[in-house]
Amino acid sequence: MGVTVKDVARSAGVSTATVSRVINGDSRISGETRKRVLQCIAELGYKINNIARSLKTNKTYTVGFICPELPNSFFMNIAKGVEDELKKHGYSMIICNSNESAEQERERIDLLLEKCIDGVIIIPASDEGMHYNRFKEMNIPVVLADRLTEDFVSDSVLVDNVNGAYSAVEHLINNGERRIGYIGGDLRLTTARERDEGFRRAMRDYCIPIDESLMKYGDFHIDSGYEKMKELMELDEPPRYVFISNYFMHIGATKFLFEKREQLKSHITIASFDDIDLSSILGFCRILVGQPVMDIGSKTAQLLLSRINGEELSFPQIIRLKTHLTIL
Amino acid sequence: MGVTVKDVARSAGVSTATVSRVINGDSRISGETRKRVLQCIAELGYKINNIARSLKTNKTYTVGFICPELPNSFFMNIAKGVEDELKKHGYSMIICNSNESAEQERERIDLLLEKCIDGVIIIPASDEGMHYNRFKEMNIPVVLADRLTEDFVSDSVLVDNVNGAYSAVEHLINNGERRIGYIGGDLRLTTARERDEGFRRAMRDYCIPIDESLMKYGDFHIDSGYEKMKELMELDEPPRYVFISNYFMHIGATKFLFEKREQLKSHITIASFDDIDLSSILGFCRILVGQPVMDIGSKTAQLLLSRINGEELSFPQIIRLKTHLTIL
DNA sequence: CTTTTTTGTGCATACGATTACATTTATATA
DNA sequence: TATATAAATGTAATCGTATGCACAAAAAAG
Repeated sequence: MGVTVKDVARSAGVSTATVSRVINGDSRISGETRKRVLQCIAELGYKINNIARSLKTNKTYTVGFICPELPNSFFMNIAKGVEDELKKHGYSMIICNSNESAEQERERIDLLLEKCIDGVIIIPASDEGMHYNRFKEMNIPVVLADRLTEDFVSDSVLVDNVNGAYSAVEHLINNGERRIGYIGGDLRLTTARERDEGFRRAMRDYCIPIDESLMKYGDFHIDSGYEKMKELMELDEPPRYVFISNYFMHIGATKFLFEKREQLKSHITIASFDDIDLSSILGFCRILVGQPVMDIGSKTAQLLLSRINGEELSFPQIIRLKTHLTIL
Repeated sequence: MGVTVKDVARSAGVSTATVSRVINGDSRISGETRKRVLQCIAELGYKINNIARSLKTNKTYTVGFICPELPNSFFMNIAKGVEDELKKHGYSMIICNSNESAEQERERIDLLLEKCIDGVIIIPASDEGMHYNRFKEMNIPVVLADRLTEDFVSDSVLVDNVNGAYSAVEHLINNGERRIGYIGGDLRLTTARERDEGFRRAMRDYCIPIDESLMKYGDFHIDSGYEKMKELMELDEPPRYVFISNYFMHIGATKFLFEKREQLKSHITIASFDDIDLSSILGFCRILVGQPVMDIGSKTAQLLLSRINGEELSFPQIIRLKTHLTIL
C-alpha cells in the first residue's frame, strides 16, 4: 500500500512514463525494459490507483444500474446478465433501487451523477423519463431495459411483449375456449400496455368480442394478482381460462385459487407471462411465455458498452428479443 | 461539464481554496463570501468532480457487496437493506455476483480491489474466507452477512439460526409428533450447520432419538429440496412432519409434494426457515421461521460505516438478530 | 494605543497516474 | 560516411480537488 509508479520507476531505473507505458501495454517499450519493470511491479507489490488513472482518462469502468426493486427475480436475472457481461470487460456496476418511484429514481440519479460513471442502465420505474436527460446532458450513455418511457427516446432492450401475449392467448383460444379472463398491469408501463395489446389483438384476430368485465388491471405485484383473481372468481360466471401478464400477479392469483380450491366451480387454467423460478410449479398454470431474461441483461450491457466505446450505431437502437411459449 | 473550481473561483473573485472550503462547509468562510461562491456555483452549474476529490481524500464513498446469487430474494432483501442504509449516508454500492463459488469470489475481489472501495460486505459463498484477507491487508473494512467463514474472523451480522431452528422443531414436537423428517443444507455453510444443531438440540432436549434415515442433506436449492423430499416420501414409513432449513429447498419440496399429492399416504406438514415471498402460500407449510432480512442488511451497513469512520469498537463485532416464529 | 488573538483568504503543493513533446540511441538509406 | 528514419525513453505538464502554512485584517485584550 502506498507504492506508486514513482517507486516502481526508481526501483527499475526508468521514468514514470515508461512504467505507465508498460502498464498500459504500449508496444514501443523494449522487451528488456518491460521485463525489468514488470519484475519491480511484482516485487514491490505495486497496484495501480484507478482513482488517479480515472482523473486523467475520464473513465471509471463503472456503470450504474437503476432498477425498481431488488428482491425481484425478474429484474435480478436481468442484473445478473448485465453483471456477467460487464465483468468480462472489466467493468463493475453500481446498483440502485428506485423503489418503483420516479421520485426515488431522481435521487439515485443524483447519487450516480456524482460518481462519474461511464454509462447507465435503467429499468424505468414509471413511464416518466424526462429526468434521464440529465445523463444525456453529461454525455453519459443510457440504455433502458425491459420497459420504455413516454418522453425519453433511448437505446433499449426489451422483449416482444405483443407477440408473446398474443401467442399465449392464441393457444388458449385454440384449446377451444372463447371466454378468457385477463389480469394485466398498470397501463402506464409499456410492458403492461404491450401485453394488453397482444391480448386484444389475438381476441380480435379470432373474432372474439372482448368482455370488459373479464379484464382486470392490477399493478404487477403479488397482492394485486390475488385481488384480481378474486374478482374474476366472484363473477356470476367466472372464466375458466385466465391470462395473467406477469409473474408476481401469477403468484398472487395462484395463491387465491389455492386457498379457495374447494369452492371453485370448475377447474381453472392459467396462461402467464414469465417463466421463472416457480412459475412452473404453480398448480394452475399450463402455458408460460418465457422471456430470455439473462439475454436482456447481456444485450443491454453489450449495447451500453458499444456506446461507451463510441461505436458508430444509428440512434436509437431498439432491440426486441423473442419470447418463447412453454406448454406444461 | 468542464466547469471546475477554478472557473468558480475566477468568477467569484476568490481563490480555489476558498471555493473548496465553501463546498466542504468550512466554517471559517464569511457569510458574504460563501454566498457569492454559492451563487457562482449555481450560475455556472458547477458539479464537483468526485474522482479528483477521492484522489486527495482517499475516500470513494463506495462499498462493495459480494453475494452468491443475484436472483435470490433472500440475498436481495439483505441487499435492499444495505442499499437503503448506505444511501442515507451518501454511499453507493458496487454489486458482485460470486455465483456461489469461492473461485469467482476471488475474481470479484480482484475487481473490487482495483476500485478503491471504502469497505466491503460479503455474503460468503463457502466456508473459505482466506481470500478476504486481501481486504484486510489494504486496510479495507469487511463485514460478513448471513454466514460466517471458518478461517476468517470478521465483523458479522447474522441471525440466531440455532434457536430459530430449535423453536420450529420444538413447536412440531409440541404438536405431538416425534418422527420428524429433516431437509438441511450443506454443512460447510455455517447457516446450515447452525440450523442442524438447532434441530438436533431440540430433539435431544425432548429426548427423541435421532433417526438418521430421516436426515437429508441438500444444497439450499430448489432441485435438492425436491430430491430430498422425494427420498423422504419414498421411505417405507415416511415422516408426516418435515423441517426444512431454507426457503428454496422448501419450494422444491413443496413442488414434489404438490406433484404427487394424490399418492401421499398421509397429510404432510412442513416447518421451514425463511418467511419470504411465497413461503406462506406453499400449501404444506404451517410453521415459518422468519428472519429480519432487511435488518440484516441495514445492520450490516451500519456496522461497516462505523468501521469506515474509524469508530472505536471491539473486534470482532458479531451481531446476532433474533428470528421469529409464525404459525399459519 | 500597542499587543495578542481570532477570523478569513490566498499560495503553493500534493494526490498518482497519463501523455504530448522532446530527446537520445539504434537502424536504414543515400 | 553522412543523413534520414524509426525505436525507446525521459521531461514535465496536466487532470480537479484539498489543505498546511503564511499572511493580512479585524477584533479582543492589555
